[in-house]
Amino acid sequence: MDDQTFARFDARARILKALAHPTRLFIVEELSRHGERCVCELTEMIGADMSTVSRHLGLLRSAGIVSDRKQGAQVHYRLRVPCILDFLKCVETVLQANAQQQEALLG
Amino acid sequence: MDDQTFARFDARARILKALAHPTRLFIVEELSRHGERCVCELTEMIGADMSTVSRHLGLLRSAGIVSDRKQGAQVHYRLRVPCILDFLKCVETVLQANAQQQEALLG
DNA sequence: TGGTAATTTGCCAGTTTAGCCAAATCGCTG
DNA sequence: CAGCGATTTGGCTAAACTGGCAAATTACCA
Repeated sequence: MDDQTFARFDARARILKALAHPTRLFIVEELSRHGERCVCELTEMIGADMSTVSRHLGLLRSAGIVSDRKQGAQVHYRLRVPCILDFLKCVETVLQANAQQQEALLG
Repeated sequence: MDDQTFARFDARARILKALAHPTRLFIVEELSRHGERCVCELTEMIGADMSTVSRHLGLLRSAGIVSDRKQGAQVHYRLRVPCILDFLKCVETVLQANAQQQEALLG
């Protein structure tokens, strides 16, 4: 694999890596449902330290998945790319396929 | 976030984590194009140690993304879930959005 | 049965990630 | 400007991920 090809796949991998965490997936789903949330709301829902949630949000932002809007002392985040959801439907499909295989194996 | 909710998102995160690596994305794309490949072919294309490629394939398999078929001493892998590709189209969309924003910032 | 090619697994060292606390910022308001 | 709430960042430790080498396994063939 030459450098250019690697760069192509590495860029994609970085996006996926940004999504590959339960807390960040929760954030993505919540933003897709509610449209916009501030850090404090998400922190409340997630139940982790606010600094941790802020870091997750920063990671999603630097991957280009969410954008932020400051409103006074608060920062509101929203999804930047709507197709993320189709995206997650496919993950769902994989999960279902896995479950079916499990059933088949168990008999 | 209660335990059950966490489990839901964690299962999805595990799928995404399995895809979140340049070599594994390369494998997924190659399998989507060619249908089936053995470890030695993929190793040749990727240019890493065969043990490394084998590990990546094992990871994709245990996530339910690929399945394998033994044929003599060779093991052939194939995609198990076709929608993975739509999936990656969305990643592409994110990348394009990022690129456009970059241009806007520079311009 | 011995030899060879294809694949997987054990092991190790280097790198990255996650999460918490504490400290620093930022934006208001008195 | 001091104080307060919201958010981010620095620092640290524990855990997870990577990749290569060597050893073990597996399938086939002479």
